[in-house]
Amino acid sequence: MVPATSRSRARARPGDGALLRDEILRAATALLDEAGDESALTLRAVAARAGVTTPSVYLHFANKQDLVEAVCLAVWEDLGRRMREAGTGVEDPYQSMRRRGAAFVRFGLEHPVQYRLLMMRPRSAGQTGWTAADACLAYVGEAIQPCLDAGVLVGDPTRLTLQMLAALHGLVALYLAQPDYPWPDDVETMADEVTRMAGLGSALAGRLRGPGPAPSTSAFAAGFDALAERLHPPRHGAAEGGRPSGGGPLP
Amino acid sequence: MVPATSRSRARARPGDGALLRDEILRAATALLDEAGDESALTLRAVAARAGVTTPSVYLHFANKQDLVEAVCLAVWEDLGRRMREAGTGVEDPYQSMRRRGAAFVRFGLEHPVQYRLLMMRPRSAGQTGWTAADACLAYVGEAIQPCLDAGVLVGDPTRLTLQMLAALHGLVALYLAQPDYPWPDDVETMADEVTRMAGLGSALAGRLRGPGPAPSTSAFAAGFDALAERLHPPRHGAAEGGRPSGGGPLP
DNA sequence: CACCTGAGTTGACGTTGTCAAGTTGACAAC
DNA sequence: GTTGTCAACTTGACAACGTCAACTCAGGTG
Repeated sequence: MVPATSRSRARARPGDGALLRDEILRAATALLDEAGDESALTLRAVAARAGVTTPSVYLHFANKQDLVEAVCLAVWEDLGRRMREAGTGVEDPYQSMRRRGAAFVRFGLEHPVQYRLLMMRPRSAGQTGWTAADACLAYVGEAIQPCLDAGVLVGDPTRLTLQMLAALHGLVALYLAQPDYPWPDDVETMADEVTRMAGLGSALAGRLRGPGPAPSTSAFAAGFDALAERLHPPRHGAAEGGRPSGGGPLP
Repeated sequence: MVPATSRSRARARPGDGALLRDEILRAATALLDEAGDESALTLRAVAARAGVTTPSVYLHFANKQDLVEAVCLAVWEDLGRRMREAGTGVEDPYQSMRRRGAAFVRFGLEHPVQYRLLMMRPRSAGQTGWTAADACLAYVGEAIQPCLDAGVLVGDPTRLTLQMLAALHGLVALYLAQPDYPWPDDVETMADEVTRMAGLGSALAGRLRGPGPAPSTSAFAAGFDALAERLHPPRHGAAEGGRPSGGGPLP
């Protein structure tokens, strides 16, 4: 009986062994897309789809983890392309950042399986080098840096990038893991709000710092609390002293 | 040869069959804690540790997923207790919320395996009823509601709760999944900043709305952009018209 | 032609979740 | 004290998974 999933494949000519690598990658990607479930990504299923026996995968990938990583890398390259496209042609770096953020979230929601594999997988011990997740951090950083250069955002680039990525990732990850939560209809609008929220955070820190007591914990936090007090002074007589509702480190 | 992991266990008396359920749960929890790796949570390992053969687990749990869910539920109850403890004794609901947020993040960082199982696991199809993740949403809501009652926060409770949880979860999830990112030393300080950022967001929306053009997309977003324009008006002559750096829906 | 080397296969091992069928042991009734 | 009976567990097995050592097979080279 011929294998049900695919016809057998002609052997490659010597020197063209790497052709199989591409076919395996395509088979794995298609399998993920169609099943919509990462548990369908089996070495046996991938090999059968590529028209090849299971151990042949090991000719091009050290193990399953390695194959998954390769699939993810390709997906992230797709994301990187989309984020760059979303940002190009927009002069204002703030607007460009908003669009990149929106592209990020949209991508995550449209490719839930790949996103989960990329960002929610336990990192294997001893894994080093350039990973897909590193690329992701870079994509966000590329959106942040022009804002810093133009003075639209102020703050530490690394910290700001991490905070922005955490905010975006939190929304996507929570939505994917808990779709039964009472989400609003317009999750993408919510994503835009999150992007602006994270970006505005640094602006507050930069503008509101000014002269005064040295920011004890972080200028970022101090800026928030200064604005928070200005916006909503405590109305209910709190039992504590002068700055009951303000900031400062948590005791 | 006696099983290496545990001595065999005396059979329970009729009517006390549920005792084994507790022992299995304890064994699974201990296994997770000690190994620090969810791949160590095997039905065989759990059963051996409980001094029982593998299929006995199926007397009290429908399948492995069910067992994992039960373990998680216990862990979340622990988290709920901690969050409530962190919030009690603090009069100011804003400060109470900050402490709850800090407790949430600290818990996630201290129990990475359990957190991953709880919040980063693909939800099984057809899973319904009260899950651990639902409890988690409720814990955050319990911190938000007093702020709304006191007028410290303004906005839709559900949307605000989701946004707060997404911000907190984003930080924890990103840290756990990508520990090699250039994180600052004080992740917990960063968590506090995130909590205030998410909380402040709603305050901005509520205070800055006021009279003016009807908020087209969402009052939440409009508030941000009003403040954003006030704080950093566009300096570089953007090619567009009147409100180049402001908000509005993304075209 | 013979030979070698790269490309892919065969067959197997250990481990996992899961299930049907069997066994054991404590209590109730006689 | 013997006998049922039923809950509490065990035995033995299955299919599927990742992985590996050993084997086969075809294409190009001498």
